[in-house]
Parts: sequence; C-alpha cells; structure tokens
Amino acid sequence: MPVQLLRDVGLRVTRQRTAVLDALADRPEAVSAQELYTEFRNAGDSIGLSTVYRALESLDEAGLLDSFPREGEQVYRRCSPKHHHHLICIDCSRVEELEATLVEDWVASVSNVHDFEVTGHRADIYGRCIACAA
Amino acid sequence: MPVQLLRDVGLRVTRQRTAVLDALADRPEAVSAQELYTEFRNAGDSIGLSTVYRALESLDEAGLLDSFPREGEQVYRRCSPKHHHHLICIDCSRVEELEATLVEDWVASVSNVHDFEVTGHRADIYGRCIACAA
DNA sequence: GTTGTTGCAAAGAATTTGCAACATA
DNA sequence: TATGTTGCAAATTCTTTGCAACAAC
Repeated sequence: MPVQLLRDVGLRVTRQRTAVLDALADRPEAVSAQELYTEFRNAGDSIGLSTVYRALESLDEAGLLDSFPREGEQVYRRCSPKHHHHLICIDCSRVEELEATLVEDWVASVSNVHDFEVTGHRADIYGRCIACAA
Repeated sequence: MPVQLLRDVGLRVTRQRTAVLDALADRPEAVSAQELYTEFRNAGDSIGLSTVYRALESLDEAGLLDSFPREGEQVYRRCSPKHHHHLICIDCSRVEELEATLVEDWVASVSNVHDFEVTGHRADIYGRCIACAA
C-alpha cells in the first residue's frame, strides 16, 4: 500500500504521489516523467507535469525508486529497498533486479587497491529479454 | 596522433575533429560538449557548438571515446579501445579505467542463467579520488 | 493554523535539425 | 568533382522554478 510507504519515508500522503506509486506498482519496465504524465492525462487523471517530476524526484531520494538515464531522459521504476543490479532490455525497458556477489567482491577489491574513497557503484547488463529477442 | 586515428575509423580529417581529439588527449576527466565548446571559444578557436556535438557523437560511435551521463548532460573522454570499466570521481570527474575479470565472470554467469540475449554491460565505481577526498 | 504540495506558465538548459557554404578525398 | 562536414539560427525536448491557491497534518 502506497500510503504506508509514503508515511514510512516521511513524505506527505497526497493523491498525486499515491497515483505515481500506483502507476509504478508491479511495472517491470522503467518510465520517464513525460511518459507517466501522458498516461495520467490519457486516463483522465488530473496531475501537473511538474508534480510528476517532483514526485518521482522525492520518491527516488526516499529510496523507493530506481532511476537511470535512458536516451537523454531520466527513467524510474519501483525497486526493492536492498542493493541490487539490473538486467535491462534495450527494446522494451523491462528491468529485472539482480543480486551479484561477484560485483560486490569486485568493488571491495578495487577500493582496497586504489587510493579512492568509494561511495557507490553501479553494474547493469543490457540486452534483449526473451520476448523481444524473438 | 589524431589524424591517423580518424583515418583508421573512416572519418574525414577535419580541423574541428582534430581539435576535439587534441583537447581530449591525456585528459583524465570527462567533459561535456558545452564545456568543450566554451574552452574552444576562450582559447580563440572558432568551432560551432553543433560541430562539437557532432564530433563527439561520431568519435563516440567510432569507439574512440567513452561517454556517460553526468547530472543531466552527456560527458566524454578518450579511452582505450579495449573493454574496461571505470573508477569515477564524483567531485572532479577524473576517470580511471579498470579491467575486471570478476565483472566479466558475472555477466557470463547471468547470461547463462537468464533467458536474456546479452548485448552489453557496464560497471562503474563512484567515489572520491585521493585529491578530492582530502 | 502551519507547513508542505500542487499547478500553471515561464524560464532554462542540453541537444538536434535544416540548409547553404565549404573543405576533404 | 563528389560527398561528407561545418556553422548558424531555429526548433525540440527534458527539466526546473516562481508563486499563489490549496491540501495534509
């Protein structure tokens, strides 16, 4: 339930934020603010474009969403709260979450060897999902 | 020598493309088209902004440059032709190239386990370089 | 009631495009 | 000479911001 999620991260529960979370629920592919805005409009939902941008931004900061750039725009999707990597379909934007011990090991080893204060990392795999590869 | 590089990838050798390659030579940090354009102007070099965009795009496609998004804009840097990953300073944009067998192993294992036609991957580590961490 | 949120329209920023002039091969 | 490239200005697209009305707590 979106309401509880919002409370948990200390954001006010508004119709708009709830709508955004609902729209992203169980959606495997990532979407941009523009796409989401268009969906709302087509569905007859009244939401401002800047509100969609602001909602996605706060939800992302709160850790409720993943976000990454795709072809010049930022895209978002619901994600599990624990650290993970991605398997991203370059055709349909469908995303699968991956855990990857190997990657964590790599990061640890690099931070040991280099004079570098590691603050984060990202590791994603691109390709075509079974549906799009056909 | 930029001239040879351009020939090798089948691009015409122009003053502008050569200038872009020169400007990127041995520069450890990544730069955007806008930044490069400003540098040229300040140096008295006459180059159009769209030309900088187009030069970076073709050089990137030719595999002579790495590129990744940074705060809403695309940034570029010279890179070695072989596959590698990055250690990126979030303060000064300095980039170090990494080879990572562990990452390659991970990608291979994922492509074996999932119904997914892998076309590429990317793995980068973010943090502060020794100079910026001070 | 206080404070955070929304919506709109305007502003901003990065990037792309049309097209005539021009440079490279 | 034929074709790829440049430069400029205009157009596009994504994103942010100011501010008054409004909703959540």
